[in-house]
This record gives sequence, structure tokens and C-alpha cells, in this order.
Amino acid sequence: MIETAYKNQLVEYIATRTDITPKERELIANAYSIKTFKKKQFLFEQGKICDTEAFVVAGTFRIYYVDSKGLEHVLYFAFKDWWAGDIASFNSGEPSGLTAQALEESVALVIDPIKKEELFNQVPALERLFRVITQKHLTVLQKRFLLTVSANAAERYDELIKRSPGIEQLVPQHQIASYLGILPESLSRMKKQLLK
Amino acid sequence: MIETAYKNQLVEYIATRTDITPKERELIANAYSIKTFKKKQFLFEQGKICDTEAFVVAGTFRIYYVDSKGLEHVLYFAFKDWWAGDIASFNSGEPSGLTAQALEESVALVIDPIKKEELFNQVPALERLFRVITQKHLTVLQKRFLLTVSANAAERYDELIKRSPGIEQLVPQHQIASYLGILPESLSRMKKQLLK
DNA sequence: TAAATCCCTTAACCTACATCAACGATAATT
DNA sequence: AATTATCGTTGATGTAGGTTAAGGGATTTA
Repeated sequence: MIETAYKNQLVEYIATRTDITPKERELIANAYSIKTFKKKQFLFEQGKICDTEAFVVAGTFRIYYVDSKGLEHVLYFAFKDWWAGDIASFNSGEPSGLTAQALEESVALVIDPIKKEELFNQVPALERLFRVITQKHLTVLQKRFLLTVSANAAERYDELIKRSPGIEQLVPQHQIASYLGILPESLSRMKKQLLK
Repeated sequence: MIETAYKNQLVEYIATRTDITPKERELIANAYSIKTFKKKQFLFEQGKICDTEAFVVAGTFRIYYVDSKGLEHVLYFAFKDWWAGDIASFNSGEPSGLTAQALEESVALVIDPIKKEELFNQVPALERLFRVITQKHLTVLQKRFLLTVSANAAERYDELIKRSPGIEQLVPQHQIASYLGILPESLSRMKKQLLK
């Protein structure tokens, strides 16, 4: 049954990062639910409470912020085996500042804050694992921020392509422009320039 | 004795955020060491291993990144009761990507990764507290990043002044410019403009 | 299969901020 | 007290990327 294959994917992800018993594997698998998403469907939405933390098992999501002028800014893409959520909203119960949208048919394992709390109590090793994951996310975001303020769009583009080769096959170019912090027109122009 | 006053400041910081026993208070106080810094002295330096995580008890530090062109970019200021460190280097043992420098005479409580690990084992509640603190830091950085890509320098300046009133008395203006991601000349010009 | 979106490109023009250079006022160092 | 850094300001000029507008191909949807 495909369902257990999806849950296994998460359990394996965790098992390769921390020691867990067979009993704990089962507790983890049971705490999460499977959700499928059509293209353009939302995992969570800016302005609404985000009581969802998701582990992407198939497909791709874009996580973005809509500013006061209505412009969208991609914070990150969540591919297979990535996490997607709005930590601030998930933990505080305040409205989310981010939206997550499926870029294609996608599948995610989701959990709410209460279930996650229970799971931490049942499987204490997860407390540490999630601290480490959060630290990793912080590190990645810090690098991204510093690159954004210190390098121009062409340098950021190079870095993205180097770090995520093949991303141009997975994500439309105007979304990549948004991730880079420039307009689609500028990316198009830039790529023409780079061909010399 | 002033030393215990400094340690008490950290213990109180922790005690207001999680329940700890008198015995645990002592364990925490003993795990950290007091270090004083002269103006311009470094807490940790880019390119060197950062085995230091610090709790600022007095004074101010600037934490910044030096890019490939030699330009400095302030990531954040660490005031009294703030944490300063390079998570990536502290946890991995790799060279730090950041420098922390005292902007004035300052005092910090410092700990290294091994002592911190020991402390987590002795005071398990800290494991959760530090997960929450890291989440908070991630949330703050995320907001800062999104503001940087969605708002212009004047809007970012307004936001900073609103969030940290009095910062202009604590930090020289060219450091504020660096934090905002612009040059001192641009900030100076901008402030003149805003006076209408 | 037609109609409607979505997506990419190109071009002309514009603007926020960088760059370069010079100057005076403090503050730190000798 | 003299010297040297440090800090903020102002002006002239340059540029990366934004803005606006338009057209064409590809993909969805009806």
C-alpha cells in the first residue's frame, strides 16, 4: 500500500538522523497524516492560522510572502524530503505570514502542534532532532540573507544553480526570479547577458 | 561580588522562560565563564573556529559578515540579555562565517560546545528552551529577510527605529547603515530627506 | 479546437542607491 | 597639545535592476 511507503519515507528520514526503536517508528508514522495536493493548491495561507507542519514526500511547494504592495517573494522551495511550515504561526497560533502552494501534484505528511507536542513526549529523541533541524534552517537562511545583501543578482543566480542543479527543470523561471529577489524581466535580460 | 551578579542575570533569564530547580541554577551558573571585552575586541572572528556561544550581560556587540570584496555587513547587534554566536561553526566545528566585535566595553558569559552538551544532559529542560530560542531567532531572521527584499531603505529604517527605539544612541550611524544594507552616505542623505 | 491563461522575451525609460571625492567636526591616541 | 582616526555630511556622476508596454509561444480549460 502506497500510504505506508510515504510514511516510511519520513521514518527513514528520521532514522538516518537519530536512533529510534521499532515502537517509536510506529508512533511517528501514526502521528502524521497524508495529504495530497493538486497543482496550485495551498498547504497553508498567509493571514490564516498555520497549524500545519509538513514533510514533503512527493512534488514541490513554493513558500512565499506577499508584501503590502501585493508583490510575491519566494522564501524557499520545498522539494521531496524537505520540511515546509511557518514556525512562527505553528508555535504561537498567530496568523501565518507565509503561503505555501503546490507547484505540481504533490504529497505531504502533515502534523499539527498538539500532535507534535504529544510526539515529542512519546519520542524524546525528536526534541533534539528538531532542534538540530531548526538550527540547520537558521544557518541556511543566514547564508541566504548575507548573500542577498552582499552579492548582485547574477552572483546569486550562479550560487543557486550551483547549489540546486536541475532547479530550472523543476520550477518556472519567474519563480526563480522571485526567489532571487528580482523581476522575471530582469532575470531574462541577465541570462542573455551571461551568454557571452 | 559582581561576578555572581552577572551569572545571576543569565540564570534569571532562563528561570523566566523555563522551570529550573536551585540545583540546576547552580549547574548553569558553573557551566558559563565570564569574559570582559574592551571596545573593538573580538568575541569570535570570521575564518576561525567559533567554539563560543555568548550571553551578553553588559555592553553591545556587532555581528557581521565580510564579503569577498572586503565589505562588512551587519547581521545583527547583540545588546544586554541577547545571545551572540555562529550556530553553524559552534555546532560543526567549521570556521566561522561571522565576526562579533564589542562596540564598547562589554561583558559576556561564554560556553563552548562540549560544556553546553554536558549542561543539556544535566539540565534537560534547556534542550527545549534552546530549541525555542533558535526558533525565535529563525523567525526574526525570516522577517528581516523578507523586509529586506520587499521594502526600500527608508521603510527598513522606519521599521528598525520602531522596533529598537534608542538604537541611534547606542550604535554609530554607519553601523546602522550597514545593518540596513546601504552605505553611510545613503543613510545620511535619506535622513535629510525624511525631515520634510 | 477555440479561448483563455500562463510564461518568456525584448526594448525604452526611470529610480534607488552605489561610487568617488572632498570637507569639517569629534574623539582617541601620542 | 598635537596628531591621527573616526564619523557624518554633501555633491556629482554611474548603474543594477525596476517599470511599463508589447508580442509570441506553450499549456490549460471550456
